[in-house]
Amino acid sequence: MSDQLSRVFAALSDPTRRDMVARLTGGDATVGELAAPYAVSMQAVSKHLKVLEEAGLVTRSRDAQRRPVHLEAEVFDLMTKWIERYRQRAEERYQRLDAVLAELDNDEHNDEHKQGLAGAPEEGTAS
Amino acid sequence: MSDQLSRVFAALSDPTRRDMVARLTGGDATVGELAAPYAVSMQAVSKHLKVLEEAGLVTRSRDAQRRPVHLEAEVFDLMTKWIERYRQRAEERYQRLDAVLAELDNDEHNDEHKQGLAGAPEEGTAS
DNA sequence: TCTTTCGTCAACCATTCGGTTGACTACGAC
DNA sequence: GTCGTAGTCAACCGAATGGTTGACGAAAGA
Repeated sequence: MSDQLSRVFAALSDPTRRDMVARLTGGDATVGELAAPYAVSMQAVSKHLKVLEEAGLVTRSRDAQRRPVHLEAEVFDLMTKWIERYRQRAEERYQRLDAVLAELDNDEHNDEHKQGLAGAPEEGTAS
Repeated sequence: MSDQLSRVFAALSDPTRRDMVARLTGGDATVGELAAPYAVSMQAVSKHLKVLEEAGLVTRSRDAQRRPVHLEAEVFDLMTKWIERYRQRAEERYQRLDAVLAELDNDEHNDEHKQGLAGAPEEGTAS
């Protein structure tokens, strides 16, 4: 798994964890409160929380024997940035399609329409 | 895994697959072209593509014995919507924090500061 | 002190995942 | 027809995942 972006995506690939995150946008909650709606043991919920925590999506403090869970919304930015970067590129290319087609028409004598490995991929690896 | 949102997140939780998506923003590519930069077999790449395809992130056509891979950027919107929905809620709550604190001060006689199950979670389940 | 509540840790289990190798199909070229 | 190229399918393997149960720790209340 290694990098944070992978961990964040993986964490949100589980519906239960997504639901927890959703509910945490309404305010901090204890493990018991979070576990209540689901038909699974508290241990399972505890594991889910560990996954969310390791992805940096939540933090946990201490209140007597309670462990309140707090959502760290900033991590969303990591995903949003990644998504936006590549969506933009895809859309740009899509909008340039007519231009490309025209160019391809011109270049018909020159037969290398190489399109395969295009831009620099650059996996962000989080700054 | 079941729902599409889960499949999309899961698909992007792998660095290799994210890199493929990134490269596909530069234009369609064949399996061989996609496989080239990685130190894994073409079969492995084929599997990755199946995951991306089942998530709706790519589609594949037929060109003789070649199977060009095409990025479907619209699926990004699914994620973006989910993320934005809950980020907004989280930020709203954060900005309302002072108001909440004030209200909490007023409500001190009334001792139900219930915060646990707050808003309606509503797992989108893709329309 | 004893008990209850809230939560974690550890061990186990079935399933999924990312990778491999080997066999196979589909098409173009010779 | 035969060969080479592009790709998939199937079986297998080790590691990770999501769940369970059971035991334990830490703090509040009796």
